[in-house]
Amino acid sequence: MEPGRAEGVTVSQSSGVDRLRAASMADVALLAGVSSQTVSRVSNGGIVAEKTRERVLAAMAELGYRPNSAARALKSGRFQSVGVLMFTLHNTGSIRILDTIAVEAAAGGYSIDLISLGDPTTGHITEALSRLEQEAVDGIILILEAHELLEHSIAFPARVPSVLVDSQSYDDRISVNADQKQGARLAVEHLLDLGHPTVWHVSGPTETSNAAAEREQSWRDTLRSRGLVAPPVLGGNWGAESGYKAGVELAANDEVSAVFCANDQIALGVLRAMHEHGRRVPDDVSVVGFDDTAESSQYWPPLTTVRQNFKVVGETAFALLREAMLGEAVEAGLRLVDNELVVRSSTAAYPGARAR
Amino acid sequence: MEPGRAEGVTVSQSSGVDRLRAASMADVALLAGVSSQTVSRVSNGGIVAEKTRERVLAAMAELGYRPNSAARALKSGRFQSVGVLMFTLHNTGSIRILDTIAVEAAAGGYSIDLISLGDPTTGHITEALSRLEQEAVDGIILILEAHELLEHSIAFPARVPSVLVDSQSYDDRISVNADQKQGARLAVEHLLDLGHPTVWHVSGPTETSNAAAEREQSWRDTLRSRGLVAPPVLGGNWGAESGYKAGVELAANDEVSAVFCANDQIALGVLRAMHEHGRRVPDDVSVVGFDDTAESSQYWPPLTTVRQNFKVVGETAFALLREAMLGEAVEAGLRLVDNELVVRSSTAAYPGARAR
DNA sequence: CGTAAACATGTTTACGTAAACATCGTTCGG
DNA sequence: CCGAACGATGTTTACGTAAACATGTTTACG
Repeated sequence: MEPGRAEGVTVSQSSGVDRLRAASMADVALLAGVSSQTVSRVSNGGIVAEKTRERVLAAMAELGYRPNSAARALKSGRFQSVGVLMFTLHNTGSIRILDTIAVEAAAGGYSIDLISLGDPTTGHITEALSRLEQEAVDGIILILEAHELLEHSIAFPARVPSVLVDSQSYDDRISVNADQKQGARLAVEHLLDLGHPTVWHVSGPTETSNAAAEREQSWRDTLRSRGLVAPPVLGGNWGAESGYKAGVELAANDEVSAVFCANDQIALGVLRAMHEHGRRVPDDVSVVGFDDTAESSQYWPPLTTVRQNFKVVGETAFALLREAMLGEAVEAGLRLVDNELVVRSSTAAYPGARAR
Repeated sequence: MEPGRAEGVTVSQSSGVDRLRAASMADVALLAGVSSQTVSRVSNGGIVAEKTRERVLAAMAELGYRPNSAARALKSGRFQSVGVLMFTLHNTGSIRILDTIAVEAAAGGYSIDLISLGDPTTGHITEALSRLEQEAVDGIILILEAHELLEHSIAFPARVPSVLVDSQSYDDRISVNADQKQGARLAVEHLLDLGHPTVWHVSGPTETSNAAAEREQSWRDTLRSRGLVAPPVLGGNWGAESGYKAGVELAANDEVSAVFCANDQIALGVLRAMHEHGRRVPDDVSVVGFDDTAESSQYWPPLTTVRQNFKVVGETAFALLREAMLGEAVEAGLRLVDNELVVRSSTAAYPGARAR
């Protein structure tokens, strides 16, 4: 090992063996002929004479100096890092929110500490939060999307601000989400406006998901506001297969002319069931989804769906967290982001008695 | 603010204002009546008398003590953290690999530092790597899935081991990926074995993606090995829409009876085009995808596809990185993981002259 | 021309942890 | 029954950084 090479500093140890160590401020200071504090000033944009700065920068470059973030964090008490706690990464929406947060965080000089829980029990969440607190984060975003179960039983870290992305409003917590009810209303009203006598619903996992529960509730409310009684609900989880199963039942029922699905995957399954049973979409049956995944425009037929604005949700969540991390008082409560209806080819006017 | 409450230590500052600070070892030591080193020993499972240990644990609980990871990292030089560098989070495969890595990392006591790049230019990658090096990671996994362009021009951190997840073998780097060629061969042979005279291909972005290029190459090679010449390639990117565009051309060509698509999204677009043009799948045209996304079993018709074993890829990548982080010598080179053909309803025997 | 402000840099110290070393009492084998 | 080995704990120190304070050197203005 050659001494003085570009990428490090050779250190003599008691064993007599030389070891490669990352260059520290002291090393840079020595090479540049200044004090380590001056190196620190250069590193942090303090007041330094131009000539000195150049000399220090040259020394940094030569040694491949990188500030030690652990030391910096220890000294300053800030980690420039945001913890993101998610359930699985199987959920389209969660991932798109994560993506946005990752971009925002990078732009703001924060890194992302990601934790995904396979099994979202309350205990695991609390454990993960405690892990995050112990790990080096200045703030936490919990993407609870679709998991109730916990409510006020989570032990939130006391010293680290956190923001929830969830449809439920914990009145003492800062949270953000897409407005599930508004989105569902958009879908149901679209179908009713097309003349359909009623709208059937294939739900998500309403037991464990606030989003699923709210979409169902809003479907019910919207029907009622038009003087209609909601037909029986079908469904179970977010998967396309559960949509297919529900779709088989719906396809067998001649009365069904309009279906609102809790998400696009479910809609995909419903579409398949309709095709299998020879019911034409949208001629015989109209189908609406929720999410606007990347693929739904290429379903057969292209799916009318409710586009969630995940970008805005993610940006809002990060912006709120940043404020809180900077010590500003952020008001608790749920911020709702509006959705948009995207009309494609899976919906059409009610065919009336003609079709039967 | 009450002094001595469970969650912290009140500190008098020169300003006269009391501020809440996280409890340190010194605080715990004071309360337990031991030295801070004894607290350290309890924290790290050192030799401590049972009675003392209990006293210290009680003090820890009372103060809500959490070890300061920055200090620990500074002292030990290890961060218990793995950096994961990805391009977008829009790619099914990348996300599933990330998910596996997140689980493995958590199990091994590592946290994940996630960086996703919108724009995957070489410069950005190098910049991100440098950022990761400066941030607190013991090792790095690069999920380059589908991005060539960089090759040997990336400046890999010298002091931090890294593992690539990529189809290309950088002979001086540790890397892992699904065997694209084996997977494509599986697909093409399946179609040929069904009696189709040849197989058409809708490719991914072969310019920027090794995976896409390898799938195309293998398709070509497999045809040649049966004495066939590859028909013209169509395609462009990974999206369903590009599949649709290619599908429109294929649907108009009566000679097309079998199509191998570079991924499931493309296959979805091709299916839609076939439906629109009244070509029945699989009766008239057989279609095969690649990936086995969660939805492809519910496409219409359910898609025959090549299942990539992302779980094994992710596990292998993390296992290799762990070895390297522990200082073991890990051999450079590409590890390939086999894929599996999943036969569903989008493929059938060649209809022969009958169909035309 | 003198003195205060502004500038440029150096010195000391503390952040919280854990390795290395030091100390003291106890047990055990010959 | 004495010394060695061991067990339990305390003391010192260093990791790399940056705030706070100290020092010296210029500039500016009455």
